[in-house]
Amino acid sequence: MINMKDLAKACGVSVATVSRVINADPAVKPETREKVLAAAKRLGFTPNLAARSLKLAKSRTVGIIIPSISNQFYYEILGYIEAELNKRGYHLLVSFIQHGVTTERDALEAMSSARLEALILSPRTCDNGEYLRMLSSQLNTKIVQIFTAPFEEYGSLVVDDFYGTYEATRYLIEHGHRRIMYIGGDNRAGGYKSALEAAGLSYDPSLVSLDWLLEEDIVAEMITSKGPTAIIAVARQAEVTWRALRKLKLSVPDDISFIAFDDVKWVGMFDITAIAHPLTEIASVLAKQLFYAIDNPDAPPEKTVIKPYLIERSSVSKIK
Amino acid sequence: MINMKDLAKACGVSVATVSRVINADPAVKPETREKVLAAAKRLGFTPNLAARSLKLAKSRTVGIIIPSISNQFYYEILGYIEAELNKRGYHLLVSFIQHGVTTERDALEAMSSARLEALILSPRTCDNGEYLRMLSSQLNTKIVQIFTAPFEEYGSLVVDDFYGTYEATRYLIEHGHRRIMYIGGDNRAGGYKSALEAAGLSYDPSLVSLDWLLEEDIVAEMITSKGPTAIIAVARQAEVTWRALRKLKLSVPDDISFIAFDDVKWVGMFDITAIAHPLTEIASVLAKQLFYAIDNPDAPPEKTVIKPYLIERSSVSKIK
DNA sequence: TTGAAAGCGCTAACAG
DNA sequence: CTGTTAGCGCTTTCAA
Repeated sequence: MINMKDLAKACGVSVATVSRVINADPAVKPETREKVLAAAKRLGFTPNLAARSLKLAKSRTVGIIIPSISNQFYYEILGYIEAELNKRGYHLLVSFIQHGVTTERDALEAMSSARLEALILSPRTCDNGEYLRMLSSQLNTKIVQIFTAPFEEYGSLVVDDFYGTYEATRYLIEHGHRRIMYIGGDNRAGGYKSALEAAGLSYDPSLVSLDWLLEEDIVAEMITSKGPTAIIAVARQAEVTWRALRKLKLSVPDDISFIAFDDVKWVGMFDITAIAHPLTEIASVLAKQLFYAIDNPDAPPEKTVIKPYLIERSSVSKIK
Repeated sequence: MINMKDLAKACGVSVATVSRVINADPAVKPETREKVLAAAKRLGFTPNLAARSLKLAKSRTVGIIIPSISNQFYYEILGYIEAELNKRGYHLLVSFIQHGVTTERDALEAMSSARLEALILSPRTCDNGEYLRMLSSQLNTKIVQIFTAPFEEYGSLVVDDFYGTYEATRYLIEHGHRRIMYIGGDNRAGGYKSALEAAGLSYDPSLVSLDWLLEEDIVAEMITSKGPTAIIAVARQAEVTWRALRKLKLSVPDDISFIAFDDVKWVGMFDITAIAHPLTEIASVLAKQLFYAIDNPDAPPEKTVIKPYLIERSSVSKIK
C-alpha cells in the first residue's frame, strides 16, 4: 500500500508537507496542495489509521457494546450513530454480549486494546465498574450509558420508563378501564401505580407480574383468573402476553385491550397501541452527547432523559 | 496508559520478553512468564492495537457494510460473527449504507483507512469494482460477498433463492393448491416457475408481480381479481401482502394460504409458514470462510451456496 | 511555506 | 532463554 513517503517522493515534497495537505493545514501553498491531492487521488492513497492512532494516541473510534436483549433498538440506533461518526471521520467498533458466549467483561476487554475515544453501553449492573474506571481514566475513553445507567459518574441517556407506563395507564383509564393488568419490569411499575393513584383507583398487586421469565401459560392463567379489561405488557413480556391472548382466543380490543411497551415491528403489524421510544431523537442526542464528551474532556458527564410517547392504534377499546 | 516498556521496567525484563509473554511465545521461562502476566494484570496492561497493527501491517479487524435493506438478517448474523471474531482476537468494524445519507462508496472509503483484513458486504451492483480491487490488491483485504454476489473474483456466500421459492411452491402444490400467486423479486421467480412445470401446471404471468415497490392496494386488487388460493410473498412484499389480506378481511389459511419468504419476527408471531434462512449456519460458514481467506491469502476465493428451508406453521390449508 | 527528525508502542530479526 | 535494536506510517516541533 502506498504511504506518505511514497506520495512525498512522487510529488517531490517532504512527508511533512504531505501530512499537512492530508490534514488540511492551511499553511500550505495552494499549488503544492493541489499537486499532492492530485497525486493522492491518482495513486489511491489512504492514510493509515493505525499509524495515526499511534502517533496521536487517539483512535477516532467509538465502541458500542450490544446486550443480547433489547436488540431492536440498538440496531436501529446503530445505523444512525454510525452515520454521525462517519461525518466526523470516526469509526464504529461493535461488540456483542451473547448469553452464554460472551460477557460484558469480554466485550470490554476486546474493546480496550482499540483505545476507544468513547464507549456506548448498557450496563446491567455495576459489576465491571473497576474496568470502566480504568477505561475512563487510563485510556480516556468517554463512557456513555444508554437505556440503563447504574453508574453515577458517567454520562447517560435513558428513557423515562416511569412516564411511559404512566401514560399507558392513564390512557387506559381515560378509556374507561378499571381492571388493568401490568406485566413488566419493576422499574416501570411505578408509573402504573402512580397513574392509578392519580385517578383515585386502588392498586391491586394480583394484577401485576414483575416476573421477567414469565411463561405463556402462566399469563393465560392470570388473565382468566383475574379478568382484566386491559393489559400493559413490556418488551419480551408483551410477546408472551400476546401469545397468551391468542391461545385464550381473546379478541383485541373487543374482549380485552392491550398496550405494548416498545414499539417493535410485530406490534405495528398487529396494529397494537404502543409506547414507543423516539429512536431518531435518541440516536441524535446520543451522537451529540458523544462528541461533546470527546471534544470537552473536562466537562462533567451529561445525563439526558428522553420521554417515550404513545402511538395510538386499534388495540384499545372504550368502556363506558 | 501503561505500555510494554513500563511493564518491562516493572518486571525487570526487556520489552522483547514482555512482547513474547503477551503473544504467548512458548520460548519464555515459565517463572518469567508468570511474573510478567501477574504484573500485566496488576497494572492493567492492554496491548495497543494501533501499534501492533502498524508493526504487523495487519489490523486484526474485519469490516462489515450493512445495506439499508435486509436489515433483519444482518443484525442476527452480526452478533454471531462478532463472537467468532472475538475468539480469535479480531475486531468488528461496522459501516452502514443509509439511503440518501451514506453510499456504499462512503462506507468503503471510511473502512479503507482501517486496513481491514477482511470485508463483508452485499454489493448491489459492480459499481465500486475498482475500489474493491484496490482494497483487495493493495491492502490485501479479503472480500466476502454475502447474499448478493455480483463479483466473480471474490468469495461469496449466498442463499439459494431459487430453491427456496421452488420449495414453497412445491409445498403449496402438494397441499392441493393450483392458483398460486407469487409476489417477489425476479431472482426467485425461477423456482416458482420451475415447481409449477415440475407439477405439470401452467405458468400464468398474471399471477405474478415482480414489482419491488408494490403497494397494499394494488396487491389487494390483484388478489380480488385473480382469486388465488395461495400466495408466496417475499421480504418486504410479504409485509405488504399481509396487510392487503387483512384489509380484504381474508382469513388465513381458511380463505387463502400464505407463505412468507424470510422468516422474520412478525411472520412467526402470526404463525405464518415461511422459507427461512439458516442464520446460524450462514454465520458459521461466513466465519469459517472469512478466516480461511485470511489464513490462506493465496487460496482461490470460496463460494458457498446455502439452502433455505421451509418452516411449517399454520398459514397453509390443504385443498382436496 | 517547507523539510528534517524524533518518537508514538509494538514485533521480530539477530546476537548473546 | 533474554536483550538490543530497527522500523512500521504518521504528526509535529524546530529550524530554515
